[in-house]
Amino acid sequence: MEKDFIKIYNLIQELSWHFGAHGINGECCGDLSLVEYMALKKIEDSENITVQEIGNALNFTKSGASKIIDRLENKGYVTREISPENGRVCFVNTTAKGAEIASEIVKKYSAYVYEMLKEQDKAMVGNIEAVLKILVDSANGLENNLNGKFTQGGGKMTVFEMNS
Amino acid sequence: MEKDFIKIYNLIQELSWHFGAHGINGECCGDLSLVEYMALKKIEDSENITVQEIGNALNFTKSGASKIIDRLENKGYVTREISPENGRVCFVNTTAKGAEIASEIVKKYSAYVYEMLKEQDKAMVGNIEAVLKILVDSANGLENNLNGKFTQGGGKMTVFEMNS
DNA sequence: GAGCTATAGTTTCCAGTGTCAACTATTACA
DNA sequence: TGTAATAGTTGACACTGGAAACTATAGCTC
Repeated sequence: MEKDFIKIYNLIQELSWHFGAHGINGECCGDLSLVEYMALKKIEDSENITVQEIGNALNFTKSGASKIIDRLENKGYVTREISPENGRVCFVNTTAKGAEIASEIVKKYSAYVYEMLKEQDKAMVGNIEAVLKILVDSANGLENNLNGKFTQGGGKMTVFEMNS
Repeated sequence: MEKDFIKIYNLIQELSWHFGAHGINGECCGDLSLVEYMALKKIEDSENITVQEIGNALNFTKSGASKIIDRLENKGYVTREISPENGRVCFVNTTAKGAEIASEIVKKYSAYVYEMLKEQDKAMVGNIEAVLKILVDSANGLENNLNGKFTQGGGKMTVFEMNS
């Protein structure tokens, strides 16, 4: 049983590398880095998201998030707008150009995924989607742990125990 | 059908972010960055791997690979050794310390994966593993395309076509 | 074997990136 | 009104990986 989880972890890590910043060959798409692209996606998904929230969602400090938004703004993909309710807060939203480039990147990589999986039958495609959903949901469920006792646990190696 | 692949892509991207350099909170484990860890894994998996081969495997230039190995060597996790057959070639191998830290990291994240999936029954765990294997294998199968016509295709957005 | 070319690796210079700490500006509250 | 808290920005800094130049070895041709 334990070995299964090691295998699963190694597979996830390899897949993640493939779709990560270096697996995609350093550049994500056009003039966007992977980090910028992920921020753009996040901004597109949530209306009037704040700088802080983007930082929290992507695991950046607020100053890091601010600079990522700087770059996206300079490229014309997002806008900053001071909240009418609270003058300290800054709403970030995508421009039409930003939404378009994001959708192009999604299209490009979806076509890549199609190429990966085109030999699978319809049932398996559904199964793959279901499995990924389980993985993503459960990873999001542990996010608090990951940022709390897990990663910042003072360098401790093993926090979770497998009692298999 | 097309929508399925978009969903699958988005799920993969989210999972990859979670297990990528920023999802794991900037630090991978102890004194290793994700890049260093992946290189260490690769070195451990293949005896007498060369600097160039590490670079190719992880999508780095040879100068980049050389520096990553520098860091691993300075930390005492790998050794360089000139090939007896060819004085230009440099064999890289893990030290006992390097192998140990790599295995500790694997253990740590496998426990994390266990925590993610502990509510799944045995059949589903097997299914998850099978699905990930399909994804990793098919991604590796397209690797040449990804580095060839796909990513370096001169900025073209869509190279693969979905004819669904 | 001298000389040219190819190959493996290293090093130098450089640009990009994210963090920390200090700062501005606004809000909340006593 | 004054103090603390909050959101965001900025500047200095360290780290990282790439491009190009460089060293050193190997292979090949004459």
